[in-house]
Amino acid sequence: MNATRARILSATTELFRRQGFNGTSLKQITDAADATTGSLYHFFPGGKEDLARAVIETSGDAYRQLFEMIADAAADPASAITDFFDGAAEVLEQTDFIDPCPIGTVAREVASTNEQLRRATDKVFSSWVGAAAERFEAAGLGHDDAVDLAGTLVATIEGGFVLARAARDASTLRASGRHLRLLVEISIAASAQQVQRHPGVANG
Amino acid sequence: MNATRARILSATTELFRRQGFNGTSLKQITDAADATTGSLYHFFPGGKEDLARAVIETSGDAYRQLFEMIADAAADPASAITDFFDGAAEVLEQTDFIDPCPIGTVAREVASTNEQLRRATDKVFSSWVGAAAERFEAAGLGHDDAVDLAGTLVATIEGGFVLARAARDASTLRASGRHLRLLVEISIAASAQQVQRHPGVANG
DNA sequence: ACGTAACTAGAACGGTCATTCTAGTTACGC
DNA sequence: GCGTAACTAGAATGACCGTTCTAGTTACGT
Repeated sequence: MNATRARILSATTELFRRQGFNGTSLKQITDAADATTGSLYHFFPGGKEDLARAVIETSGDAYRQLFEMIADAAADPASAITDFFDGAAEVLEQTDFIDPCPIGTVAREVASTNEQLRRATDKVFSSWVGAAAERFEAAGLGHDDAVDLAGTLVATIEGGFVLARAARDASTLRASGRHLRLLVEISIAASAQQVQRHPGVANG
Repeated sequence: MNATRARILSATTELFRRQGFNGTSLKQITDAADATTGSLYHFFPGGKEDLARAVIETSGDAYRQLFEMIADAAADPASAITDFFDGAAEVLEQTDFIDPCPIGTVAREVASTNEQLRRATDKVFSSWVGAAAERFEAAGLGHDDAVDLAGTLVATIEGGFVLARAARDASTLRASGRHLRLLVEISIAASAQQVQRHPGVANG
C-alpha cells in the first residue's frame, strides 16, 4: 500500500477516535498526515465518506484479528473475555482515555444519516459477533445462543468504552469483563449439562 | 418553562438523537424549533455548548425517571431489566431506529474534546448507575457489587443501542436484556447464599 | 399608561467546511 | 529516454458554520 495513502488512513483513524466523523475536518487530516488535498482525493475519490468507509473496514479487521489473537492465546473462551476487557482497559488508561476504536463513535453518528456508512459499521459489528460466536459454538453452545451471547459481548464492550471515557476511569470496564466472563461460563456449563441430558441432540 | 425555550430544547434533543452534536447545526435547530438565533442565544447564552449541556441534563433526568418507573412497576429487580430492554427495543423499532437517547452519541463525541460536556455525560451515567445500584442493594447485593453490576447494565444498554441501530434490528437488544437479567438473578442469588452462610455480615 | 425587562428578529461577520480544478512533478514500463 | 499513468500541490469556490450585534417588539409589574 502506498505510504501516503497509509498515512492519510492512519491519521484519519486516530482523529476519528478522538473526535468522531463530523468532528474531524479534511484539513485536520491532511495536516496530521502531512499530505495535500490532491493526494487525499486521489486515494479516496469519494472524499470524506470514502475515507470513513476505509477507516471502518480497516479498524474492523484489525479488531477482529486482535480478538482472535487473544482468544487463541487464552486457556479457554471464558478467560479470553477478561483478557480482552482488561487489555482494553489498560489501553484506555495509557492513552488518556482516547477511544480505543473509531467505529463505535462513527456508527452512532452515521446510523440515521448515511446509509452506506451505516452498512459498513453493521458489517464490522457482525464480523466481530461472528468471530466470538464461533468460539462459543466450539465451546459447546448452540448456534443461536452463541450469536446472542456474542452480541451481548460486543454491546458491553462498546458501551463500556463510552462509560469509561466519560468517567475517565477504566475500572468499570474491568468489572464488565468479569460479568461477561461469568455469563460465558454459565452458558457453556448450561450447554454441557444439556448435552449430558440429551446426548446427540446438541450442536444439531 | 418558557415555550420557545422548551421548543428549542426538544428540537435539539431530537436532532442530537439522529445526528449527534457535531452533526447538528444551529440553523437546523432554529428551523426545527421555529425560533430565531436571537431567542436561542437569549435562552442559551453559551451557544451550542450551553444547549448541549441542557440536552444532556434533561435527557439524563428523563431516562433515570423512566428507569425508576419501570423498576417500580416490575415484580422484582430482574424483571425490571428485561422490561427496560424490551421497551427500548420496541421504541427503536417504532422510530425507524433513531437513537432513543442523545447522550451516548454526544458522550463519545465530546469525551476527548470538551471537558465540560464530558463531565455532564459522566454525571448522567453515574446517576443511572446509582439508580440501578440502589435497587440491587435493596435486593441484597453488597454496595460494590451493586455498583459494578449497574455499570455493566448501563454499558450493555448503551452498546446495545449502537449495535441495534447499525443493524436496524432490535432483537439483539432483547437478547442482551435476557443476559443481563440472568446476571442480575445470579448475583442476587449468590448474595442471598452468602447471607445464609454468614448471617449478619452482609450489607455491612 | 408607562417604564423596564424579557424576548424576538434577522442581517452581518469572519472563519472553516468539503470539494473541484488546473498545473506540476514523480515513477516506471518499454 | 520517452511516454504515460500515478501522484502531488495548493489555490479557488460557494456553501455553511457558530456567534455577535443592533433594533424592534412583547409582556407585565406598578
